[in-house]
Amino acid sequence: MTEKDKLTEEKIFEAAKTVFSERGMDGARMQEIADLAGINKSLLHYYFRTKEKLFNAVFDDIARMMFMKFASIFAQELPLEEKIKYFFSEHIEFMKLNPGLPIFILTEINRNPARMKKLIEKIDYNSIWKAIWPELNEENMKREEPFHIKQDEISQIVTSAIAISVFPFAARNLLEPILLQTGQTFDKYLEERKEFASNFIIAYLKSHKS
Amino acid sequence: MTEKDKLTEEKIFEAAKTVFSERGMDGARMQEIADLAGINKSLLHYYFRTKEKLFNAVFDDIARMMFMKFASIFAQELPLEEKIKYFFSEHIEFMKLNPGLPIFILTEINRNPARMKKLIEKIDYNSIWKAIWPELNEENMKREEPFHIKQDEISQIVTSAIAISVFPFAARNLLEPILLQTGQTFDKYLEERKEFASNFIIAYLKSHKS
DNA sequence: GTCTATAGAAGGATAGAC
DNA sequence: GTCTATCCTTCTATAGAC
Repeated sequence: MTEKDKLTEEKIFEAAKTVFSERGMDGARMQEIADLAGINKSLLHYYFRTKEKLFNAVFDDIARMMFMKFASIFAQELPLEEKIKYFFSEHIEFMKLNPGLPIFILTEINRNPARMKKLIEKIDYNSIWKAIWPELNEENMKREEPFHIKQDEISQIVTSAIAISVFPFAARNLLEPILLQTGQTFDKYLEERKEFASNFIIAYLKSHKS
Repeated sequence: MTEKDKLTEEKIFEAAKTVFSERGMDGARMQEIADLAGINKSLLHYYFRTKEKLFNAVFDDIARMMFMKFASIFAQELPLEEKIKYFFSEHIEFMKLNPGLPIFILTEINRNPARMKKLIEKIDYNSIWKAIWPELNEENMKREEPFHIKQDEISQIVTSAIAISVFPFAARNLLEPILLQTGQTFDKYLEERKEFASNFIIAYLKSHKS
């Protein structure tokens, strides 16, 4: 009973995640979610009341998953260069498993900025920021040739790293046909990107050595 | 008469660009477009027949504007390092004037990949590719310390440059509140980004000198 | 070419039986 | 908890007067 409830609710939720992330809030249809879940449309309302409430539940879950992925990567205790390699390898692999995720998050944040405020307040972004900064500040000073990074640059570097990692997935349908015309595949491009992106960031950090 | 027609059609088209790029195909309402254009809703159908045809006209126009911007930047005859600086300065400035453009393009390409195929075929992407490659190949060899870039890396570098430039706008509503909490403004971040991004790319190219 | 009025379809939501 | 039937609103699209 409670077992069965949980099962139905779960099926609805999974179906909703699929449909919403493919079509977005506006493009999604309750009927399609019901069909995919293999249940009646009115059950959606029984469990989640309205389309918007269902969407919010889905959005929060997906956003939390994404932020947790970032947090778990940054939390790894590794030397900076290792961590950078680990970041791109893990993050690109993660998005290969969830390729629709970046554009979904970006689109919906854009359509409804208010949605973000709740989330930003909940997330301990400071722990992410600090997970990077101390390493540049402390570990760094023990190096033979320490990196010289101004604090303002941290946000530039971090957003660039995320951009490099996320953009290919957000722009996949633009990028893939162009790559094909030059004889490359998207998969090969992604594999090469793990190493390229790491070298890219590290090259910049090293260019700051005094 | 023809003058007046042109005016009405133009007003509709401008209004449609605004509404579609804010709300996307699915979220846009014909009524809102009509209101913004200051005309009757049925006139939309008189001039453009269906919502989809109107949307396609808008999408093609916006996409063409974007590609032309890229093309005009790459077409500049400048030494590579100057061109890189010029690219980020011009492109970021362009997007400051059209901040909703990146997420609009990315979202709609994602929702309807087929839309892209027509466009890709029309665009002479080869001229863009070649506008970069020869410079690394020819101009480059005259340098005292030429860059050593494999051809496969070109796509990695170019997509990274675009990612670095575009991502802040696509993720603005996520980025801005976080920046504010660390005492930075989005505008200041963007201004700094022009120089940062250039240095970033150049540092990588220089790291390849033998 | 522009408007009013309305058709026609789709989609979210609810009532009520089981 | 799950289904059928249906309400009601919204939206695209068209008919027809001016």
